[in-house]
This record gives sequence, structure tokens and C-alpha cells, in this order.
Amino acid sequence: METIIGDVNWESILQTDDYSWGGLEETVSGYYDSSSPDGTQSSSTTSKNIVSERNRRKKLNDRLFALRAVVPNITKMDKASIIKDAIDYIQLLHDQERMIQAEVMELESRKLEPVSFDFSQETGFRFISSERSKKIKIEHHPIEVLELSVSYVGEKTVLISLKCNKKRDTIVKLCEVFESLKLKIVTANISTFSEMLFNTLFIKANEEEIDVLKIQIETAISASNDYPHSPMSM
Amino acid sequence: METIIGDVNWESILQTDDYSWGGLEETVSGYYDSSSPDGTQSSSTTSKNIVSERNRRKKLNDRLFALRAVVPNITKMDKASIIKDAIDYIQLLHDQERMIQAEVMELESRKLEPVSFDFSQETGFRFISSERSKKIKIEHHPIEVLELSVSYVGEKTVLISLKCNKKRDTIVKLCEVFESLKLKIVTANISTFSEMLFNTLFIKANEEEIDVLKIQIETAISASNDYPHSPMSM
DNA sequence: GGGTACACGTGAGGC
DNA sequence: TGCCTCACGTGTACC
Repeated sequence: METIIGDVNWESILQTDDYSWGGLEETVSGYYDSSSPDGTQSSSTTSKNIVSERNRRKKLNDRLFALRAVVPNITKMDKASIIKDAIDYIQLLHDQERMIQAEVMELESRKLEPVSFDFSQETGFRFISSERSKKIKIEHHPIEVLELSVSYVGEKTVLISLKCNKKRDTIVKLCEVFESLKLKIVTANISTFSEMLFNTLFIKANEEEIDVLKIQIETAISASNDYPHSPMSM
Repeated sequence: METIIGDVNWESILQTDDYSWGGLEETVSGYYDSSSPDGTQSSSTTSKNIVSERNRRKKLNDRLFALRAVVPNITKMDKASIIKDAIDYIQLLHDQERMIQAEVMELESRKLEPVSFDFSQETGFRFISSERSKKIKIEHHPIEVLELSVSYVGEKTVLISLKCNKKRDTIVKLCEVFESLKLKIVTANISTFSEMLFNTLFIKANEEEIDVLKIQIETAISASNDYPHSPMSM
């Protein structure tokens, strides 16, 4: 009930507020003139200001009204509540959209590799194998290490600095490599610039570990190169 | 430029407006008392009214501020413009949802049904069905986005800044997400510190792309969350 | 100076 | 009665 009243109130305001305020505007400006006898900018400027401000308010209320129109679940006609409902609704749409998108990806991905592979052999059925599955076919780009340094910087901290060419999936591969090593990473940084990739890690380790660490990194990288897609490190 | 000023203005207002108005409130009520000597309800009621109204305004501005936060493509910081952008964005989401929904329906009707039906009958093979993805996901840690901003910085360059919790494979997932988006990356940076992950990318894009960019990123991330290991992007 | 956008205090009206 | 929401006119600050 209160909502209806609020709504009607708005409607009426939005209607009567339009431009039929001329008479009252005069009244107001007259009142204002009487209370401010200086009259520096007289009533013309003031009335302009008043009607301008009035239009501004009207526009804002109009927008709010339109916002309320596109949001389905409006509970209270309160100004603040309208905005709040709009926020909630946008977030709800976000969630919905991501779920639907997930469904799309699931549907798209499930019929690509396993299906066309397993079943086409057994049944001879020429599976759709959409264009996307061909794109997915892996062109494997190995990691080309240009520089690798492992140095002890004190405080049980080791600095790993790696520079390599940036190609497709290089970052992913590097992440896999380093995550597979189960290091105690303090802070990690990966930067790319002009086809070059810089990887800097600070890890917790002892000074005497740095040699074996470097070997581990090198072997992990070459293993990644030899076996393009080893099972993801959990 | 004006937008920035407006924004800063709001920020400062929202900060200073909080409850540090006591002194000024006293001043105002005092002024009011001097101008209205009748004192029917004295200054206590009036000051209560003033501070109440002040809080109401603050709440409304706060909501508007929050609304601005969930809408990606804010052009002007104008109050009316914020609401207008929100309206446009909601309608954009509606359209997007429609199209995606159409795609889902198309995929479901055209591909999933006949295939899974035919083959499960013919070969008796227990086909994937949606449980597959859930069974396969071993210890899946979704990406928890804490902050995501996509902003145009001029010169056809867009800055993507993302902050999220660092968990296992978060970096890998993020790389997959961003590589799947096929962006024109100028320079990228991933930093981790104290279980937090900061991802900063400069990409080549036009200003009007930033809203759809943000949506793409969000949907790609949530798709990655919902469908843990989608086929690697090329 | 005109124009715009805002916060402010105030009175009205509904619970 | 008191609380809450609102529109209004006004002064101010920024182009």
C-alpha cells in the first residue's frame, strides 16, 4: 500500500512538475526578492536557477523511474531501495550469465576430443568435430630459456630470475613448471614485454639448495618441453 | 577531467560527511534558532531532523556509488549518467543473456542430444554426462576475484587490473583465462604477495570495448571456475 | 557570466 | 507523537 502511494506520488510529481510551475515560480521568486532586498542578480537569474534545478531533479527522478522499470523485482519504491535492487539484480545477472557461459563451455568442450576420438574409431561415425576442435589442435611451443639465475639473497630467501621468449602458453607452462616444484614462494612476478618474458620469484630456501634448485628448474622445464601437456599439478 | 573532479568530490564528501558533522550541525541549528525565534520544537528536533536527512542523503549517494561500482562502462560520474549507464548495462546484459541462452539451446538440441543418445545406445558406453566434469575435478580451487577493473588509459590502451586470492593453480587458471581471450597484450604482470595475487595487463583495445572486455573476463573466469579444466587455448 | 552539478536545510505528508 | 521520505529553493564550486 505504501508502495502504491509512493508510486502515485512520484507519478503526480513527475507530471505536475513538468513545466506548469511557472506561476509558482513567480511566487517563489517574489518571495525570494522580498527576503533578499540586495537584488544583486534580481529574480531573473534566480528563477532560471530554480527552474534549472527543478529540471535536474526531474531528470534524475525520471532516470530512477526508468531504472525501476528495467529491474524486475522491485520490493520497495524507496529511492535507495530502487538503486539497491538494481545492484542486486545486476549481480544476479552476472551470476546467471557465468553459469550459462559455463554450460556453453561444457557443452562445447565435452563433444570435442573424447567423442570424436573414441567413437569415430569404433563406429566409423564421422563426428561433427566442429571447427573449434581443429583450432584446439596443439601447436606446441617449447619454453626457450634465455637466462636463468638462482641466487641466495640472505634471510633464507632465494631469488630465481628467468628470462625467456614469450610464445603461446609460455606463461602457463612456466606456471605449471614452478607449481610442480612445490616451492615455498614468498612473492612471484611474471612480466611480459615485447615478446620477452621475465619471471622473478622469491622463495624460502637454504643457501645450499640453490644448485639443486637450478637443476630442478631446468629439468622441469625440459620435461615440460618434451611432454607438452603433463597432467596439471593439482 | 570533470569526471575525476566529480569523483574525488564524492569520495571526499562520503568520507567527511560520515559523522564528523557534529560541529557544523551545531552551527546550523544555532543559525536556525536565531532565524526562528518561536522555538516551538527548539533545536533538538530540528538538529535531529537535519542529521537524519543528512544520513539519508549519504545513504542514497552511497548506493549510487555502489551502483557505479557494479556497472563497468561508466563514462560520466554524473548522478543521472550513472543511473542511465546502469539502465543501458542491464539491457545489454539482457541481450547478452538472450544470445547466450540461444546458443545453449542450439548446442543442446543440435549436438548433445543425438550424439549421447545414439552412442550410448549403440555401444553401451556410459557417456560422459554432466557428472563427468564434477568427478574429474580433483581439488578444484576456483578463482576468487576480489577486484577487477578495466579502464581506458588513452592511446588505444586498456589497463586491466585484477586482484584475487592466490590458491593452487590460480596463476595457471588466470593465464588460461587471459590467453583464451585472445587479447593484444602489450605488457602483462602477475605478482603474488601473502596469498594475494595481482594481475596487471596493458592491452591494445578501443575505449568502447572496455565494458564488453570486463564482461568477457568475468565470464571467462567464472567459466573456468565452473568448468575446471577446459581445453587449453591453442 | 551563463551553465551545470551538487549538498544543504527546511517544511510537508505518510506511517 | 516521532520517524522516514521526499521536493523544494538556495548557496557554492567548477567549467
